[in-house]
Amino acid sequence: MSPAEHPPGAPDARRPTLNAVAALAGVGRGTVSRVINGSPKVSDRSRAAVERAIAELGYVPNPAARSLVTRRTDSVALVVPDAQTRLFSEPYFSGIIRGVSAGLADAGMRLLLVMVHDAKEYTRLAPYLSGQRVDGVLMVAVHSDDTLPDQLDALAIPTVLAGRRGDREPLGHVRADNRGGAEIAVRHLLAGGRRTVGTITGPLDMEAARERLDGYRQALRDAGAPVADELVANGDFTEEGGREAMRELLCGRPDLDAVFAASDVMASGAVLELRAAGRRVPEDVAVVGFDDSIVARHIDPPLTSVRQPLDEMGRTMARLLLDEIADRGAGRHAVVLPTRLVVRESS
Amino acid sequence: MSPAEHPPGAPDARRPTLNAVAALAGVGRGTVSRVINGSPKVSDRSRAAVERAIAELGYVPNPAARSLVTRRTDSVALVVPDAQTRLFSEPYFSGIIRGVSAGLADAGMRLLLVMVHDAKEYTRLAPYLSGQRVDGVLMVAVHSDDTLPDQLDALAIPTVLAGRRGDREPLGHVRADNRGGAEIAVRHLLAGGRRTVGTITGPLDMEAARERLDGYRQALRDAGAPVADELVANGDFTEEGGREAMRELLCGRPDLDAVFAASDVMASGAVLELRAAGRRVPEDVAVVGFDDSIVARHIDPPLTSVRQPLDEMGRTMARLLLDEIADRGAGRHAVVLPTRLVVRESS
DNA sequence: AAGCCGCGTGGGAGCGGTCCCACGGAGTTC
DNA sequence: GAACTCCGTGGGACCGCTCCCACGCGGCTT
Repeated sequence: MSPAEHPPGAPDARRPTLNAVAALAGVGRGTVSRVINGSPKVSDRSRAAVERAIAELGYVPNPAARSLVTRRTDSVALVVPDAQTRLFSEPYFSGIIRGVSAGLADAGMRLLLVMVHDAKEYTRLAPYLSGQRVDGVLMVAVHSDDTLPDQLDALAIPTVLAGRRGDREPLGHVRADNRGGAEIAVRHLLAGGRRTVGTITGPLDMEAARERLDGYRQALRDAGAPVADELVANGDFTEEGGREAMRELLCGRPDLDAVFAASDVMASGAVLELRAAGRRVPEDVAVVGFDDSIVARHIDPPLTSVRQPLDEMGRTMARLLLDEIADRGAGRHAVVLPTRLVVRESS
Repeated sequence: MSPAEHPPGAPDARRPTLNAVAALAGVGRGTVSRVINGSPKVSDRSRAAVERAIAELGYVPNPAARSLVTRRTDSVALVVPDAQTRLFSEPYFSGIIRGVSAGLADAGMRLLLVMVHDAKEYTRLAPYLSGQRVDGVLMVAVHSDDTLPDQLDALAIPTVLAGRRGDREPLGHVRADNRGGAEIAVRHLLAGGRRTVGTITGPLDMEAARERLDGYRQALRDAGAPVADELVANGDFTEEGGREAMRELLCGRPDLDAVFAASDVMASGAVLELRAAGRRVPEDVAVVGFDDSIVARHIDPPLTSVRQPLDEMGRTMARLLLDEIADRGAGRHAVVLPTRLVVRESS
């Protein structure tokens, strides 16, 4: 079929180029390029000839050659702090990644996974990402004092965050309605006849944790219930932190009959502590978590929890980023997606 | 400092090229290239001048330009079947990814995350990956009848698998000592005085599931215990599958006093079923799982489980792949890493 | 003194695309 | 029928690197 154009034993059969396609189709390189990029300025005849040649040769464009001239790489980086990699095993990450991946794939974009292993590496991340020449960056688990997003912004790299750093977040970001979710959770507890509802917060240097605390307070205020300081204990999103916070709450308010924890993992620690203290869940103390993570279904009793639309959050992040890449400024929106309460046996 | 080389309002400040570095350092392009790539054939004088120029300009090589000529992309793809994305939320994936990421980062390689959303997409994956021109591919959760690895191999794309498809796997792969892990688990149960040990298998079209079953049988044989058919029930790595398998076991052998489940998730289903049947864990029936996943710590009672060295598995996969990329054939090894039993309260 | 070696070096020739300019021919318009 | 469109087209000029060839030059031999 094909003449011996290269030595028989050539180890790496050279792949067909745009030039080869043009020659086979009997057109110029420009025309082939137009067909590939869906330009309308091509006659039906030429288009058909080119498409046939592409199919015959099994031609696939070389991304490197393309990006050399277009100055785009058609790829975006997802930055995952490794310290939080525990989170990686939470449905939170996997759900978001899934949505992101789907959203990017639809647009023909590639996803580069960048895990950051230590703090020193983190400080070099902006130049690194800039060197990789990704078209954009997605970040998760951003702390309030994190300046990496600003550095990226200064380098003119489109950036979208999962969650915001504060209430004046300049960058595009997507978050769940943490406040609303917390409100629903607490209202649910109150509606179940609970009178003394405590809360275990997340680390308050994360906006999501603050929002959940705000929602808790709001729900109590709406119900005309007092918001006592000793009903609030700080956790750090870990199980042990949840246990300690629960101990603190029980100590301050032995009359507690419900707890809203800002994460399932902390809720699970709280349940352990309650049991150790001889309280039954949910008879004596009702517990509600946040995230609807895998542990929620598996702990005893199964945990009522607030669920976030993770897949949609990921897709929305992808969309915002693509918008921002296409048109600087177009993706700088704050998107809030609704949460929903999944009621199980712990409340 | 620098003269106005481009219009003041230029939106996208052009980045310095190798040419600019050469000019500033007063050397030729070739010399700069040699310095960057660590060639020894450069005088100390030149090297110092080039390094100074690079630092001054903040030069970073353009990966696209480089890979256009080297025909390498310095990136590898990690293929994750989305159907298994549930697994993604297991420590299994996150642990492996973490190791892979660390191993690749050390070698300056990038990690492309490719999630496959449906079966149709899966059939197009080989050409897609070939089109992306990744230097290699890592695959997880490979079924025995999966031909994608062979397709990649035929396309001369270095490929390394997590787990093998059968006992004659031609490709490089890394796996935990599933058989040994299962043996330890069952021996542990027997050592605890259990007499009638059943097992809940994974889907037997996966080699890992078969190996764990083999280990179970081996341990029983070694102890001189009979390996009865009604002591083996098939699950599918899901919780519901675990429940059903447990039901089947209890029905066939009401005298059962221990179960080894080939995954924690199935074990958790088994525990639920046991409780529903009025059996206490571990008093009446001891349970051991596999994976030491996040649910193992959180179910009630906390689950004894077999742990795999995930981080090391990931790192080893990266290493094999890098070897294979550097030297075709050099990464086609079968690496088996040891497992270890984490004893908790369920046994 | 003439020849040879080998080291460090400069720079031409690509790699495989996109962009854009110029050009031929068919279809208007006056 | 000349002038003017407009549309599809071909191909030159890059994009920023690496590869490799050829060259100059100092130090050895003979």
